[in-house]
Amino acid sequence: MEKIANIKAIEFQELADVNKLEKVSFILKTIAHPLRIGIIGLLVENGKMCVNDICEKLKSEQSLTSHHLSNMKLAGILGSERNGKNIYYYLKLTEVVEVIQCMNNCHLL
Amino acid sequence: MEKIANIKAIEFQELADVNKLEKVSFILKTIAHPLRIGIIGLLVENGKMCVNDICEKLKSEQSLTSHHLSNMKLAGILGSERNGKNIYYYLKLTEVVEVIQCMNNCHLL
DNA sequence: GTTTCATTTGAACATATGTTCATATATTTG
DNA sequence: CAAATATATGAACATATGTTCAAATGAAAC
Repeated sequence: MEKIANIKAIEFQELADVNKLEKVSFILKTIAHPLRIGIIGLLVENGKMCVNDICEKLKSEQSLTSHHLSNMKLAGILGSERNGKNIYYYLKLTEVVEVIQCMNNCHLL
Repeated sequence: MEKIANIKAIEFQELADVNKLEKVSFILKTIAHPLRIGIIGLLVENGKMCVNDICEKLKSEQSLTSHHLSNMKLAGILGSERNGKNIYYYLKLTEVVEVIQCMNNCHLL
């Protein structure tokens, strides 16, 4: 067996924790969109934000933003709670931040 | 500022190396498909493989497999070289393996 | 040079995802 | 309860992605 990409080509099953890969893949697949990255960023910074504020900050359309928010909520990445007229969204899936951190700490990339 | 996902909610720009995120996101978005994962796995194990062998191992249709291979090649993830009748594919983007490794080493997930 | 084998290619189709627009719902305010 | 505000929803459309099939290419064998 030869070397591939600076690591020995061991069995893939040993190399890859398929569970983790699928988790990360799902997360990144879901948030890999400029508007969604923007939303995640705001929520990481501010904890909770209502739709209107998100739209203003990102200069994004209300309806489109709402669609993206509910998609990410459906995917389990965001949560929401109503407070009066406003609905506040927040990061629910903690792994999202962990993936971001993990990528940053990764010395390989 | 409150704690989110066990880390302090610092500025997102500091938290996230956007370059890395985009790289990883691109890679995982591209390979996040059962057949493609299978192909990557085979190539990590074996270094180089021709289309026919890949199809046999994965019990996948020849044409479909070929489409996926050429897509991944277009994306820069795979490379190929002809040897007689056969065309051999191999992992070209080393970051693919690095992402996999990085995920595994990541103690957060 | 015709046949065979390995692979690619492209058209057609199916499905998923993103976007826009107009309308609906829920809450507060007067 | 009517008006205003905040947000969601659904239909229509656009675009991207995955799949299938039939036909085309390119190299080797006869």
